[in-house]
Amino acid sequence: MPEETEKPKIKLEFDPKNPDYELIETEEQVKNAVRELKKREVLAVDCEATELDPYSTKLVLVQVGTPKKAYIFNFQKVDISPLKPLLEDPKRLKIVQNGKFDYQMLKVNAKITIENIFDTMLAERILTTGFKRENSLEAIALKHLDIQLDKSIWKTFGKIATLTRKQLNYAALDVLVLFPLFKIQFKNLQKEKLTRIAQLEFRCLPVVAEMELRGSKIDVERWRQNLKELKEKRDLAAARIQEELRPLYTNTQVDLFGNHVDVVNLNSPIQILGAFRKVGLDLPSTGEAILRRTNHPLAKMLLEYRSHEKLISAFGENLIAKIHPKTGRIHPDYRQIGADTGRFACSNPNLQQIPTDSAFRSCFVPAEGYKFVVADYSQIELRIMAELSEDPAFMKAYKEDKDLHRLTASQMYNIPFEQVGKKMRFNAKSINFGLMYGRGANSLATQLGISPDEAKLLLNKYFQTYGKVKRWLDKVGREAVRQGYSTTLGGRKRWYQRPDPADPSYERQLSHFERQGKNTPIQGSSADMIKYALVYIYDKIREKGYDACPVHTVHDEILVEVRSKQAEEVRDLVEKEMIRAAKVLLKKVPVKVDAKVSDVWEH
DNA sequence: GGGCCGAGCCAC
DNA sequence: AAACGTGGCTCGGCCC
Repeated sequence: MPEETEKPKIKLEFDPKNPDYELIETEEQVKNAVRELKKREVLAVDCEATELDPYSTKLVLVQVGTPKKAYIFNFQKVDISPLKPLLEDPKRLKIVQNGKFDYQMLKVNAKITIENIFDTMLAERILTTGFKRENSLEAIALKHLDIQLDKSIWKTFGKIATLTRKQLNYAALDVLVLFPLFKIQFKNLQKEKLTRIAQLEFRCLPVVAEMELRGSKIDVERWRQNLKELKEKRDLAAARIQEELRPLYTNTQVDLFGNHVDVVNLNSPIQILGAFRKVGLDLPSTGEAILRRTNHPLAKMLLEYRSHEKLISAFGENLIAKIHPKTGRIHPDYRQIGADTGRFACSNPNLQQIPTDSAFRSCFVPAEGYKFVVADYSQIELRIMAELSEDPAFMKAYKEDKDLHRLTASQMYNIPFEQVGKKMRFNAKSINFGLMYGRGANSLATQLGISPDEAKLLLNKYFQTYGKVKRWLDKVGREAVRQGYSTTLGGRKRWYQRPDPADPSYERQLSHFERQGKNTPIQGSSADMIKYALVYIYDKIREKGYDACPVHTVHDEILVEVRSKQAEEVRDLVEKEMIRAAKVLLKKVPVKVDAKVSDVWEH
C-alpha cells in the first residue's frame, strides 16, 4: 500500500487547539480580508450550512484560509461578492474538502463559481482506491495530521443564533487543515504517478456539481400512468398465486368482511420456499436462475409477479417523491469515484439503474424549449480490450467496422460471415462479454445451456482466433495479484486487499482478485474516458456560450439538455468531444459514438 | 423503532 | 446457487 508505509512528519503552521482566525462581519473587514487573501496563490475554502441540499440550505459561514490564518465570513451579515474574483480566478488554486458541496453552495447562494479546485476528498480516494473508503475530513485529518476534528458541531449551525467560540474554532480548523493535507497528498500523488488522473477528476468536479444542480425533469403523469398499468399486472399475478396456494392453508382465509386474505407474503423468499414445499416443489432457493429452470406454473407466475413488483417498488412513487419542491426536478447524488474501478455511482435516486424499457426512460424529458442530446459510445469496453490486448483479429474487426460478434462467431464455427445464425452470434457475444468479467467455462455452459465440455471446446476455438486476448487477460490477472494493484489507460490505480493464506476461502478470494485484475483495466479505462468526455463537452459548451448542460451520465452514455434551436450544433459538439476524449486513451482502435437529438431519454 | 444484512434484481 | 466485473434500492428478517 502506498501511504501506510511512511507517515510524513509535517510541521503545522497553526495551533490546532487555538487556531488563528478573524470573524468578518462588516464591509470594512471584508475589504481588508480580501486585500490579504489577494496576495495568495493558494487558498483553502470551506462552507458551513444548515443542510446538505444547496437549494434548501441556509449558508451560514464561508471560510477562506491561508496557511496560518482563517478568514471566517459571516454570510448572514456580509456580502461576500468581493471574494468572487478570487474564487473564480482560474490561476489561483482552491483547496477544498468535497468541493462539490462548496461549489454548489456558493453557486446557488452567492452566485460564485469556484474555479481550479484541488479536492482533498477526491485526492484521498485516488490515493487509497481499493483499500479504504473513509475519506471524510475527520478521517484524513486524523490519519495524516493526528488532528481530531469534532464534526458533531456541524449540526449546531442551524440552531444557534450567535456564533460560539467553539463553533468558530471548528470553522477555522476545518479550513486550516486543508493546507498540510494538500501538501502531503500532492507529494503522494506525484510519488504514485497519479497527478494526471487527479487533474482529470478535479476538472470533472464542476461538471458533476452542475449536473446535480440542473437535475432531471420527469413527466409525472406519464410515470403514474405507467405505474398504474404495472400495478394491475402485478395484482393479477399475485392473485393467481394466492388462489393457487390457498387450498394448502386451513386458517386465516378471510377477513372480517369475508374477503380473501393473502396466505403468503410473495416478497418473502422464506415464506415462498415453505409454500412451494407444500405443493411438492422443493427448491434450493427462490432466485431467478432456479425459478427459470423450474417447470411449474407457480415458478412462472412468481417470476412474473416479481418483475412487476421490482419495478413498482424501486421505480414507482419513490422516484416521484424525489422531485425537489423548489426546482420541480430530480437532483440525484453522483459519487464521482463511486466504484473502485473509477466509475460513477449514483443514488437518491440511482438514475443509472432506470430500466431501459422506454415506458420508464421516455418519462425523462427536457424542460420546455429544450431538447436532449443523447450520446453513447458503441461497445467501448470491447474496444478497450482490443486496444489493451493488441489482438490483431480484434483490432481488425473494429478498424474495418465489422459486426464483432458476428465475426467472432464466423471464426469460431468456421463458417462464412454471412451465414452466422442468431444463436451462433449470441454465443460469440456471450463469450466476448463474459471474458471481460473473467468468466469461466462452467458459467458459460450454464448461460448457453450446454455441457461444460462443450463450453470448453467453444472457448478453445475462440482462443485459437483471439490468442492475444487470452494471453493479455491472463497477464493482467496475474499482474494484479503479483504487484497488488491494477492500472487504467488514464493512469488510475486500484489496489487490492491481499487475501490471508490461512483463510479457508483463500483460493476463492484469490481467483476473485484475479478476475478483478482482468476487468479493472477495461472498466476503469472506460470510466476515465467518459470523464474526459464530460470535461471536454462542458468546456466547449462554455467556450461557445451554448445554453446547454450535461444532466446525466451512465457509464458510456451522456445526456445533455440544450436549448432547442442549438440542439443540432450541440449534438455535433458532443459527438466530436466524445471522440476526442476517446483518442486521448485509445491510439490504435477507432471509436464510434452515437449521438442524437431527442425529446425524451431514448436512443 | 432504528441499524444492519442478505436476497433479489435494476443498470452498464 | 453458482468461480461473472461494477454499483444502488427495497424488502424481509433479525438484533438491540
